[in-house]
Amino acid sequence: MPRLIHDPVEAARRHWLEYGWTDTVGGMTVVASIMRADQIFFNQANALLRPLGLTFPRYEVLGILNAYGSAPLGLIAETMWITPATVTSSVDRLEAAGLCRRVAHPTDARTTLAAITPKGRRVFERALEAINTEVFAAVPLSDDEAQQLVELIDKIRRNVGDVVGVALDDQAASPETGASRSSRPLKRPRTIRR
Amino acid sequence: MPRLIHDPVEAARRHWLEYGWTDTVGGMTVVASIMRADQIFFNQANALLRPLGLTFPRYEVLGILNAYGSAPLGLIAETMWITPATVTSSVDRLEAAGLCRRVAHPTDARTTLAAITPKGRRVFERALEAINTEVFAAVPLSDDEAQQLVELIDKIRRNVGDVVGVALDDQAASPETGASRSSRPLKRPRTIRR
DNA sequence: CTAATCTCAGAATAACTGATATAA
DNA sequence: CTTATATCAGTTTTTCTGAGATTA
Repeated sequence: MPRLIHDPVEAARRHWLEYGWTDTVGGMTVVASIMRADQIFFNQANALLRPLGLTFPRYEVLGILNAYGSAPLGLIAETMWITPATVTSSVDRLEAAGLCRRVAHPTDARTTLAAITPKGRRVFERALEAINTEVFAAVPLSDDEAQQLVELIDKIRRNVGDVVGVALDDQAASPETGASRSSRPLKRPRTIRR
Repeated sequence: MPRLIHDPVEAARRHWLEYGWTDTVGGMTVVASIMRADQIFFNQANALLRPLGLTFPRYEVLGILNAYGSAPLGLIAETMWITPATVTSSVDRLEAAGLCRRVAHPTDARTTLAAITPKGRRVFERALEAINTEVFAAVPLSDDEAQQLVELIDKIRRNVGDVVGVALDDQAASPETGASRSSRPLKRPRTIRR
């Protein structure tokens, strides 16, 4: 009676070795592991967010607004690698929930800013508190291990042109004045995401 | 004029340190990095899959069927951490595309097996070939680095009860006879996924 | 005039919940 | 009778494409 290996990553690794694909077994296990871990964290976060009326994508948008006070919709799209239309929709929902509002850009009438509301800050802080203690603090890695992992993933991110550790003007972004688009956009929204 | 740090992970890390959340900065950067990497791989894979008429979730199901020949729908749900209803829908689509078909379980009339078709194998092989060369082989890590990364993520997976490196009876699963449900299921489908 | 920015309409997906039929 | 399995109906959600409208 055959018994299934109840670990998709390990099962795949054996499969790869069985077929002699030694040149891609490293990459395959990396991708499979990362996707599995993503699923873990995504589910953990969503479970905490649900009672607050948030989903993870909405939490991400709110996080950007919380950090910068306000931001052009297009910038949110670039940062999150999603299309402008998707951001329009996310901001619609946040606005309907009273967590942000649209305000005019001071100098560019084409641009709309999403600005976080006091209620948005309160909700985000509760969300952050939950995720901080239940997800981030629960990652079972030492500081050294966490740093190793982040550095390894940095190689992956750099490899596709994702910006890691950019040098900034010493002037850091001033949170309350709102984020503006830098000269070098992150990356264009591309392809599908579910 | 404020300039946005165009790296969400690095921006968040500075934010955390600024607020003195040194106890969660490691976990936060780990989670953010993993999610970013997931997005990279997911998008790369989907772009390759699209011309073949597949999406990544469908590719995953097909991969299970390719490995085991056939599998009970419930097992697919457990393996992928999704609900049975979602698998029903995925298998519907694969079946409509002629990539798998439903067959009766030999001994348990409650159970339905999804079995890969010859066309399913051909399509999967093309998909795998593309992903192998364009995604897995392109992961810019040495074998050692890949192993380090996988081991770090294993700690995360073990921590939530995901099964890693289970010891098996020496009898490996025999692919063509179909996968059967082992005594210890992986993990129940939980919460939301996008 | 062209390029940039956002919104809208329309569509595909994947995922969930809860109820139901069937069989072990 | 209870449990397990799959399906169905209905909903939510995110995301995309491509087509405007408006302004720089």
